[in-house]
Amino acid sequence: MRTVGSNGDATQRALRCAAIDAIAKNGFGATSLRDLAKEVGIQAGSLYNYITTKEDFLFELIRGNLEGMISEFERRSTGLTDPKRRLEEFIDLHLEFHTTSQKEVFIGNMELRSLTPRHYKIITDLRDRYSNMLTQILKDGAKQGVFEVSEPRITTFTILSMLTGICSWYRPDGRLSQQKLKRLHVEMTFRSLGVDCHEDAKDAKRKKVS
Amino acid sequence: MRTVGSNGDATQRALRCAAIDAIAKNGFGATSLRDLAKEVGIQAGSLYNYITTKEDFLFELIRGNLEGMISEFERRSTGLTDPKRRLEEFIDLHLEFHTTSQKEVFIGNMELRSLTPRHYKIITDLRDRYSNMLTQILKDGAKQGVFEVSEPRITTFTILSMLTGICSWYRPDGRLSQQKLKRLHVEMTFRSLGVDCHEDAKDAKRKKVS
Amino acid sequence: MRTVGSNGDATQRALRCAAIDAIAKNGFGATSLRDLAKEVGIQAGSLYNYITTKEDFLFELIRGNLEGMISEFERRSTGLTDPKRRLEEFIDLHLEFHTTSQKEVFIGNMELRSLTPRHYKIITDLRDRYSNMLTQILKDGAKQGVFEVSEPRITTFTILSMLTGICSWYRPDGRLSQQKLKRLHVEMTFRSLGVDCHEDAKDAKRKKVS
Amino acid sequence: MRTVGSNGDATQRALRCAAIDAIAKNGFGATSLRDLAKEVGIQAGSLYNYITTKEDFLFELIRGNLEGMISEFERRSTGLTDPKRRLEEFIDLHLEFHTTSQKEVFIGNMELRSLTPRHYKIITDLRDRYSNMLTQILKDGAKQGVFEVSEPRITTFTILSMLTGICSWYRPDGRLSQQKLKRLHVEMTFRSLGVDCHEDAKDAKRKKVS
DNA sequence: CATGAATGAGGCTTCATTCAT
DNA sequence: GATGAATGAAGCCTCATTCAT
Repeated sequence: MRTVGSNGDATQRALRCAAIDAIAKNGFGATSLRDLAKEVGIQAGSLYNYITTKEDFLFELIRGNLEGMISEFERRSTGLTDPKRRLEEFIDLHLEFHTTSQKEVFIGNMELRSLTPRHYKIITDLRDRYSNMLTQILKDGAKQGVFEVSEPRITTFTILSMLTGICSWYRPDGRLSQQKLKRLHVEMTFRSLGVDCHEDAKDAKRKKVS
Repeated sequence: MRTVGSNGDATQRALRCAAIDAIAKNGFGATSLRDLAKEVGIQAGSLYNYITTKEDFLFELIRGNLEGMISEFERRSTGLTDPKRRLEEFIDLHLEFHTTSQKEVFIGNMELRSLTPRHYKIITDLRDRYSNMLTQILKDGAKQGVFEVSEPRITTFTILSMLTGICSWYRPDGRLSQQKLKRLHVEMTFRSLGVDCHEDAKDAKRKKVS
Repeated sequence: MRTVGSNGDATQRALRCAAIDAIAKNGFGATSLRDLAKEVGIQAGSLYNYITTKEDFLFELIRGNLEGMISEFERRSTGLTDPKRRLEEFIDLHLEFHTTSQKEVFIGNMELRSLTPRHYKIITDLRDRYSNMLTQILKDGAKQGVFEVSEPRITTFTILSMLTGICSWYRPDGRLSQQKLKRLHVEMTFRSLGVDCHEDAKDAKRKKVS
Repeated sequence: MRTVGSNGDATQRALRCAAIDAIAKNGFGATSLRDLAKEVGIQAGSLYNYITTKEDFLFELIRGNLEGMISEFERRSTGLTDPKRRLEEFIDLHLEFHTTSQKEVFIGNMELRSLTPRHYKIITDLRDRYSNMLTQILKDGAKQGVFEVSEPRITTFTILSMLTGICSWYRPDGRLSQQKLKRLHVEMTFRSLGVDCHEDAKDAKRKKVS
């Protein structure tokens, strides 16, 4: 008994979904290709029409997400020079990814250890690139006297941690809207940098409108 | 044939260390009992004189740490009523554990999924107890008007995320002292709650002295 | 999407070449149809337009070569009655095949075990037919007193081994010409049968000329 | 149901025998560890109490045999200076191994391609060492005028091929004794080098007696 | 306490082959 | 003739765990 016809694309998508769900839930190591295959409805060996290696599959998953975050921020922040506006955009984007691509992001945070050394290097380089975008914002803001930051790199880590936690508990059907959650995170982040939030919020809105 | 005179306790301790190192580095799933045994200098089968199960070993490790954090905070915060003082104590303790017992804490954050459902429940209950201690502080502070917190549970998660990230990058031989790192974290946390830090810091010191 | 105009015959030939190269280099078992397909530039499934079975492909390869050797010797030795002349012709032909069709011959020696029992039988029968041609020469020579052979079958194996080794190390661009190599092998073979080579060589030349 | 008790050594030996038989019969690639395990009476995974890797197992098998041949010849030929005597000893030993350790030798000739590049290098180096022992004998004999050898390396290959073929067809219960077979091979080899065998045989015997 | 031999389950991966399109 | 998706079997190997000694 064999499923006939070219299910290629459908299988591909189903596989990706199944993998993301399973890995986010049970971890990469605890997710077996056999289980994924069963979920998708094909034999385990047939997975190799879609992946080259289990580890490589994970790598591409994580890389795609990270590159998406980086390029999207570059796109959105083009032309923005005000550190506060840039920071707000960064937070916006970060939360968007961490709620919309919640599982992918979660995997990207948890499963780096499952990567080949070579792949691990590539991913951590990308992560560095990403975090350095935030660091640059902080440094710019500090130079302009709008952020109180004595240790930009440490503060980068601290803020990223704060903004990333959401992917561990966010539920799309939760009590608070994404909008509300964003506002809370923006508020805390800005305050933690010594920025008067109420004024800042007004500023931001004014600029968005204009 | 093995080292004469080596007794059980030493092996026990060596095992614990080896396990923590290996699990923190490679993950629980990727850490094999055989590797641990080799590290400790015994055969794999002999491990079962020290553990009942691989999973149970992990469970005890995580539980011990969590209970330590909880009871230690209870001990230290006994008698403290001022929310700001309690929060500072909480941050102090949290960072202490996250730098001193860095690997254990890291494992406790990463490997919950490797636990039996029953064990998982116990651990998450403890984690809730721990996080609720912070939530209570925030609520008290909000009621007293010293913290700006509209969503205490969300803020709890956010702050915990911020304070926890350190266990991912802290190096005992790093540039910044634990003391300095604590100060940075306290500062950001208090600011994020709308507390003027400079005043607060003076307050805290005054109270500690008195 | 593939090269337009590439017709079946070209693919067929390319496949044969690729297979011979790969099997000679890595062995039949270690040569996958996928690899061959890639080498030829088609999909694995498309190979079945050219072969019926991997094993059958090997069988035909080996059989074709063996039958070629047998029929060619029958052709060349027709009319030759002198055992020494026949033996020289046999050696000539054997070496020609073992240098010119080096890989095919090598495969034929190494991969018999990969054949189906039925095919194995057919091939070993052909091999017996081939080796018996040599045995007959030896027996004739012994009866006529020109070869010293007490155990014709054993001697057959011994000589065949000696003459066959060349396909394991021969390089077309080696220091010694095929001509020179042939002479060396003829010399050793004849000597090993107790024939004075120098006289024999002269004999042979004389007869060739006439 | 589990076989209890320390069967270690017995299992080890049984494994080696089973492996040699199976590999010699079906080839290394076609011999599965599962089959070997079944033959030995344990689970496939338990084989790894005795081997580190399937390929490594093959490597050690081949290496052991080759090193045995080399060291044994060095032992036996110590003190022998006469090329003819040395050659006779070489042939003796070679045939002894090729009949007594017939399957191991056969494997060593057939399965080099199944080795890791690293292991392959080690083995071919050993094989070179072995063949060079013969080459040296031939060169010495040529210098002393007792062997007619114009191309010592080629002649080495030719003779080795001739002497090695026996492992493909020898049967311990065959019509001819090992003694008789040795005599035939010695005779052919010597003759092929232009040595009058009858005299030589006498020589050899005389020297053995003395 | 420790060993060493074993289990049994399961993991990733490869492969020859088939077949609808 | 070719593709691409699929099968199903099998292969090597690892691992937590057990238990007689």
